[in-house]
Amino acid sequence: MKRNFVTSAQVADRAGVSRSAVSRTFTPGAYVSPEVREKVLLAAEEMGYRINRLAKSLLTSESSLVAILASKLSEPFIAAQIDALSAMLADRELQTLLLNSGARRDMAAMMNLVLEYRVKAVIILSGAPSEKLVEQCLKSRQRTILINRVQESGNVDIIQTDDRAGGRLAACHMIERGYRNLAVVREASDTPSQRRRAQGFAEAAEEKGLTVRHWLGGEGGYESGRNAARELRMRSAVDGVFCTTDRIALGFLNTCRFDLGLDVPSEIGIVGFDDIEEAGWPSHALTTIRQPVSAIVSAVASILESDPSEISGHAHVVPVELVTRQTTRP
Amino acid sequence: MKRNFVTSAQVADRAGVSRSAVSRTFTPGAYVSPEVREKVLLAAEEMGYRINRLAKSLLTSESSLVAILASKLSEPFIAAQIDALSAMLADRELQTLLLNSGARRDMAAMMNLVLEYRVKAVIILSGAPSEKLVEQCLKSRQRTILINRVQESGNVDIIQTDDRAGGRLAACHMIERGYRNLAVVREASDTPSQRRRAQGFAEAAEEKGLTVRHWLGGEGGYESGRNAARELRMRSAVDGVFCTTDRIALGFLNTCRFDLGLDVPSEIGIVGFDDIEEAGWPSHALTTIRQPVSAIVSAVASILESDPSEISGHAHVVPVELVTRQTTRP
DNA sequence: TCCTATTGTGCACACGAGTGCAGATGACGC
DNA sequence: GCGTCATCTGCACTCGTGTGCACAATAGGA
Repeated sequence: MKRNFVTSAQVADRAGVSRSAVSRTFTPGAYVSPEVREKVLLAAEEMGYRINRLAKSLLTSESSLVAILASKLSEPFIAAQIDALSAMLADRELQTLLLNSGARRDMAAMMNLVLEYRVKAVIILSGAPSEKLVEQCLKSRQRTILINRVQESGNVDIIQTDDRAGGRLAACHMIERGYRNLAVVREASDTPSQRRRAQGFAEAAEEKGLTVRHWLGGEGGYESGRNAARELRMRSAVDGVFCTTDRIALGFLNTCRFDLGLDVPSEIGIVGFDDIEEAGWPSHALTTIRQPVSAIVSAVASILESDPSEISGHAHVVPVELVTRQTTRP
Repeated sequence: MKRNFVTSAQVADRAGVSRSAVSRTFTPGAYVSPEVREKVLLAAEEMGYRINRLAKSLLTSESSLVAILASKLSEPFIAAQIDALSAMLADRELQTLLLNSGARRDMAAMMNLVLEYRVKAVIILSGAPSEKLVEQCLKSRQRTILINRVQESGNVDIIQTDDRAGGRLAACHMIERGYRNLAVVREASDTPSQRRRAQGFAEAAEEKGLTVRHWLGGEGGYESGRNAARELRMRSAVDGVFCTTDRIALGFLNTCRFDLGLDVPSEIGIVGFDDIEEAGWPSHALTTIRQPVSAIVSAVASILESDPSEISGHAHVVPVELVTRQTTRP
């Protein structure tokens, strides 16, 4: 497996100069005479020379790698975040080390890897890691950015959408549109942010004197929504449902419409959370709480640009917004 | 930005042994006496020592990084591939370097990066790179795996779904179900694999004496589908449409149903390609050509495991399959 | 007791690059 | 012609790790 890459020494030989000259040619700011530079560039071109970034960052102890840790990469909202984040990183000349923590893979091992690669920072997307791992990061003075995850033990940068406000918005909207038998549905893989959304919803509803039924279960967003729809409708006369994720909501919506033959929004109203692309399609036209990816990404960017020594530890809050479509009564 | 990580020398000091002993403790296969191993592990634990993978792979010149190069990361079929690929890599103790080549980013610069990181292999997902770049890879003896991209200049590993067969399948199916005024729709960012699908479709239709209208344009899959639906229907009496991508097909479908008020499948039939999750939802129930991600991934796996010296250069063909749902007449 | 076999450890070098410092080279002025 | 300065280049050290080789230590046998 040992491929022979071209080294700066080989280029130096060919160009008839010293290795230092080669190094300086490729180091912005360092000085070389135009003639030497010319010779070096020519030789490098001919031999297909490329700097070895491993060696470079070993020496300068500066890595341009940023790790993104996530599970369920193919869920639209996660995929959208990864897309936007990696684009933002690329614009800043940083590279993305993607760690898929899905399924049975060992999270501890993944984190070890992050540390072994001496990455500049780790971005942990919602739903992924255990508390112990985050502590491990901190212990190794690894810069850590959490998205939509609470973490009590300080010194981590946290970006959080305003989940409670989102839940409250959903509740107010449904009540205003005349729904009275409310329920909230979330996945079995119960993340803190889903819990906060549910709390916000229940809170606001109870302030108006309504009680809220809770449903929890299923495997994966869409399937959870399907199961919830079947079971909730069987047992009760729920007429307004808040799903803590658009994918749950879409599962719920489709099952209501196509399996149970219910009319949405007249017989039952549905509100989701995230505003993924599919929610806006006319085949769904889901009323939902928008969580802007761009705001999350720019928060990450500003953290990366801030001074790493002053670890803020205070949370950036991303605002949410109600998007009214056609799964709630006009 | 210079963080001080713990080095093996520091651990050795603390444990009162030589640096070699530390190295051997963490190298499987190397021998150390149990007592020394114990001491080293203890010291390492206390100090939070982690191997520096950069230094290690510099020395052994073996990288455990595999780069994935793709654009439009958030499109479901791309996201699904990235998810599955990164999971497969993780199972093999390899890491994923994700390069987002979307938008205006400079592909040449991206490829340079790949080469600078001395990755074990590059996986290029459909639609991404120009021919020159691939040649550049080859010149640097970089192992390159192309997915759904043709490349004449040999020595690359190619994985290709059987696009033509897929197109033919779609055509036969539509003709069998009684559609006669056929059209094929593809995106403006016209990838080779989309072109092959269209060719297969047109071929099969013409063999049965039918002519096929071609439509090409739009920006992004879903939007292309929407535009196509509006324009095609305006100008002609097309009644059977093959979209070279599920996302195009879904845009087409939704526009037919909700904007033009057409009944699918009785007035117009639609067939897609890929079989993304959303295609199977009852809100769409799209008839489509399935392209199994699992087959693609295991082909990549087998290439990675094969001997790198015998660069096969011969293409792996991934079979396709018709999935009949409700956007074509029964 | 002495020799040999065995076992474990440490020294030193290598990987590929950046950079401080000294020294070479050339130009220029007196 | 000689001294001074500016300009460039090369030597040698450094980063953190793996590993061949030589050597120390210990045990075992004659």
